[in-house]
Amino acid sequence: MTIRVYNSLTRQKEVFENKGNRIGIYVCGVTPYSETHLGHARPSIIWDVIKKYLRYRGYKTFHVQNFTDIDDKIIARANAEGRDPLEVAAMFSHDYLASMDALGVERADLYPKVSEHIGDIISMIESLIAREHAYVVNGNVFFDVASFSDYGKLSNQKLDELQAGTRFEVDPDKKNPLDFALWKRVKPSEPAWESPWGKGRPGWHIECSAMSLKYLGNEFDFHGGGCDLIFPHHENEIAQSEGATGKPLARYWLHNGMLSIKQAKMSKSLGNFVTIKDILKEYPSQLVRFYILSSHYRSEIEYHDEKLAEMRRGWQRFNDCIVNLAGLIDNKEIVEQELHGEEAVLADKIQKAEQEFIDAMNDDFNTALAIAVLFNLLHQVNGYIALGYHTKQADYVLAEAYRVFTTLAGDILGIIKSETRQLTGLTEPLMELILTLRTELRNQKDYQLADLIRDQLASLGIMIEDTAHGPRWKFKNDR
RNA sequence: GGCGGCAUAGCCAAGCGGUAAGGCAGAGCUCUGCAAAAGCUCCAUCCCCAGUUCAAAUCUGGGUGCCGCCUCCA
Repeated sequence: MTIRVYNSLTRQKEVFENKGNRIGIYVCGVTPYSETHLGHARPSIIWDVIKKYLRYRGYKTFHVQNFTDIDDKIIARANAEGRDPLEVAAMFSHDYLASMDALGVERADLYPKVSEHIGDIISMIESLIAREHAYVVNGNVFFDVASFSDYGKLSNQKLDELQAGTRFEVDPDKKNPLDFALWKRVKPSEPAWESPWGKGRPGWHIECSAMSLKYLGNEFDFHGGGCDLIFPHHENEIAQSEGATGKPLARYWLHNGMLSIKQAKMSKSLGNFVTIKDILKEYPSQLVRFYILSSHYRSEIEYHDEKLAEMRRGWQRFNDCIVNLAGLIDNKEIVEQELHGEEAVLADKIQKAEQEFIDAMNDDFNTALAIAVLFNLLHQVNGYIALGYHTKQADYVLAEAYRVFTTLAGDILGIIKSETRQLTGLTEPLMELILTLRTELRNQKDYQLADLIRDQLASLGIMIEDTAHGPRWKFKNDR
């Protein structure tokens, strides 16, 4: 079964074929000028899952994600606060990485920064000038869009149609209003570097072209980012890279949909964004991932304050099931068994679910469908657990269920709490003792005392469930 | 004005020509001293109109309504 992805460049799903021994991925990272918000989390979580899935399928990945640490907004903020732009950028870059760590997002292999690649940028601009795709005017260097016949191929725009409707001030030095800056002449109170065209700084788009070429070469596999970047950012990247090298930039362009904040219940005072830090104060990171992955990566999603609370119950059922499975197979020697009857049926369901999960992910990384598959398996497993079997066959098939859940929902999607049952030495034996005593009380029909114990434990955050096959306990689903 | 996307049950959300996945909420039942958990069952013909087809939520045309991009944004 092959992997198919929707390629923005061709506007259709294509079979993914990787050349070379690893999959090269470039995802447009953030411009670190403010705190990391939920919108940033979407592509990060999506690519985290894509990478983990690809590796589960046996591929090797190499992921590069930039920090655009030289930019108008950073400079504006730095000047307003009387600080150094690079220091501001460094601070919010750290905020970004810390937020992503907290969301369980695996780090990229490289996080190149613009400020550390001025030389690479200058040489790319030089080759663009040499190939007559760029021109110098008064210390500025502009890309000449008319010189690149494919301009507009990603965003499906035509040059002459793009010219209408421009509302911004056009630099009179440009040959064409759509020409964009590769190098900006130095201005007062802005950082600047030496270049063949005088002091200045790079334009917005060139860094991605220069850094992706340096670390991934031509025609790497995946280029990702938010769909708001299609034009002009990615369109310009294509023009620069392909103009400079004469070779395709990337083979598959994947763009995620936007996450918008519903205005109804505005959070905090400023702006309509929710920071990761604030969200994680109230909700576990795995629930945030569950939310993001519950819809397809290309669709738009709307967030509001109650969203995660609404999704919490369904999500919690996975964790409960994992805890129960772990409890059932804990301290048991698991030996592979020849399965018959109900165990064979369940084992078959588990195997099929894993295949369906793969099919879903192979189809343009359909995590929403993949999660539905896991819910179906959840029913099967819970139904079997309720039977209360404790044979070697049961142990084996439950261990299989545990393995598949923790691999698919845990390792790949990252939607399961890993610290489900953080036990300190005495907790387990004490709980055993309490449950035994309480069972004895119930046998003597002393329900008042038994209920008192249950209520008291509940107030301590421990839930007791009396199943048909004896009591079990778990920590309350607070965090 | 140009480009792109979306409209599926109370809410969220898959589906991409073969007769509507999944989750939340809701109803009923089973288990149970009670509670919780779990299981089972029930709950939509897919914005409107007109076409194509043996067959359309899925394709085509026309509406209507949202959203994104065209200026910084993941």
